Amino acid sequence: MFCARPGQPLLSYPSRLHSLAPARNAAHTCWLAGLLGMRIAIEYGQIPPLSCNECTIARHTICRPTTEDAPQDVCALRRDIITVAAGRTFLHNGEVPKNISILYSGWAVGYRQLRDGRRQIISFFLPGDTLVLEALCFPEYSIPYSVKALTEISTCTFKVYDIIALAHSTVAQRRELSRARHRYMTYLHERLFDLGRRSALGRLAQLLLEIRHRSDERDLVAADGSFNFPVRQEHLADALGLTTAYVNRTIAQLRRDGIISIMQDRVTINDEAELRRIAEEE
Amino acid sequence: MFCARPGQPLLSYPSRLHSLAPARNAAHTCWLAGLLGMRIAIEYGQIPPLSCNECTIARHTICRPTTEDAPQDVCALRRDIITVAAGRTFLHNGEVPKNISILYSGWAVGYRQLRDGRRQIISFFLPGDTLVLEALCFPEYSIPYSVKALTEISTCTFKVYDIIALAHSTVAQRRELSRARHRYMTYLHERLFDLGRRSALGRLAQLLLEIRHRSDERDLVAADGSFNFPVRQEHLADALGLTTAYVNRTIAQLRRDGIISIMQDRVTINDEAELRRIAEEE
DNA sequence: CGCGGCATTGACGCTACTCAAACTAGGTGG
DNA sequence: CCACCTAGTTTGAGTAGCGTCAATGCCGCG
Repeated sequence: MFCARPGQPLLSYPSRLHSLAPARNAAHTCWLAGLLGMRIAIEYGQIPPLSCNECTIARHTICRPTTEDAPQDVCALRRDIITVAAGRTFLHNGEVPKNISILYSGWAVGYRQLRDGRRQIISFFLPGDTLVLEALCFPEYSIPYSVKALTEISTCTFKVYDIIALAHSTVAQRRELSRARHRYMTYLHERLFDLGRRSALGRLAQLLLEIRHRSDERDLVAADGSFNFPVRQEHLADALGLTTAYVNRTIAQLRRDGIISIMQDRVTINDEAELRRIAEEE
Repeated sequence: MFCARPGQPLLSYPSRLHSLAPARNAAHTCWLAGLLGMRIAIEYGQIPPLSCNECTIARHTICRPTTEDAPQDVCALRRDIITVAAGRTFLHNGEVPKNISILYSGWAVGYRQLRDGRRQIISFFLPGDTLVLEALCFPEYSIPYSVKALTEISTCTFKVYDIIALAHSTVAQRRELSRARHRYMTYLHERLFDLGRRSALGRLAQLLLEIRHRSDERDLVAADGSFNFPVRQEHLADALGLTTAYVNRTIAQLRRDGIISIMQDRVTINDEAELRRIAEEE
């Protein structure tokens, strides 16, 4: 489905970027960020640089060791740069993907959905994340969730077996892969606990702390402590096992108590200690 | 913690079985089963045979390919046979285990727990399961949950790196490992959906169907369709994210409608179609 | 100006929790 | 054989947390 060109590796930009839908507004980024003069590492719609050398997110990806030692080896394997319009589901539960992408800009979500409409979001994907780690670990099996672009996204795309080879090419790479796998595994166990044993407030606090932590790792937290959060309350509900109405009330509570502020796709944690307490105790 | 003998592989039974606590009643098995003359493949407290050749559960373990082609290779690696008394937690969240066990008889659970007592059961372990698959996949990391024996259990125990080597020794073994890992991954995703988006009734139905399926695979379902289920309502509650009182009422409902019967650690699914409908729709 | 996508709010109801008491079956000791 | 104990199940009454449904508001956009 990623219309990857079967020919040579991508050594120069394709004449026309592969795109799953025309971007209505390629510069759609956080106006507030611009207004406040904040430095946002990577804006939506921004496409990755030609060389992995210049990629600011490279060291937060599964390819980190190679991009440090021999970035050209990663570039040589890249088959495509793909942009996907916000809202589009571009990987479907049950498919066996032939390509694996590394998210460069924008956010995505992994989710499972039933015919009757019930939906559970498994995970949010931020720049640097691998889509889909499962495909890298189990290339012969179909993926266990669908993936939808939350904002416009752009990705570097590889053939599954190319990136598997890369991920196993050196000791450092194997360790990196193991780290990513283990991290995701731990994440799943924690989510399980959240959904089973925490209240709405606790789950929300847990999620916000996790997202801020992951943003922080990737230098995506602005100097004022705020971070990009292009997530509708509907998505929060589907991630936390709640309804939008109740998510709204829960957010309202955290906001009323001055613990967080949310405006225009940006979140700031004002009282981290208290948020952590809530995440632990509720 | 598994007091494995560092010396030679276990070619004969140790003079005294390593035991984490004396079994009060080594023959504690389902009296009802005996009464009804049912064949139970493996009873609690039964210890594995000396040779993997004669092991009835071997072909449902991670070692299947090797036990088919060269069972002596598995035996040669076994360092210990261990029994653990019911109720004992013998692997602790955060430890880096040096040994990996394959459950031969009895049931165990993997769980996470908070200081305040909240507990979430991640998974039930049946005969043939690996304790702990995470340790096999990520030997350098600590395990993400604790493991407690639900009944008296007995296990075949290996050194982590021995069984890792075994699990990667042949193409068939690598495939088997991949299958087990993928299966567990899929399981986690499904549990996540259950806890986030299904009602108490739906979750319970889902769990019962899953357990029966796994029991069936291992020939643990009796001729009359019943299967062993040594799980207290408290464990069900911790697995399903509910309270014991509500689990009780939910069971009562399924029972009242004639969909399942539970007596003395045995469950029978009387109306599978209806149970599946509930599992799907609720 | 009207429209579409979200966020917010209110009224109301159900699902599941809390706490506590009663009950059951086995196991134990006299 | 009975009295008692323990672990687990069952039940009731009251309640809180979260869901449902529907209306309203807000804002950017065409």
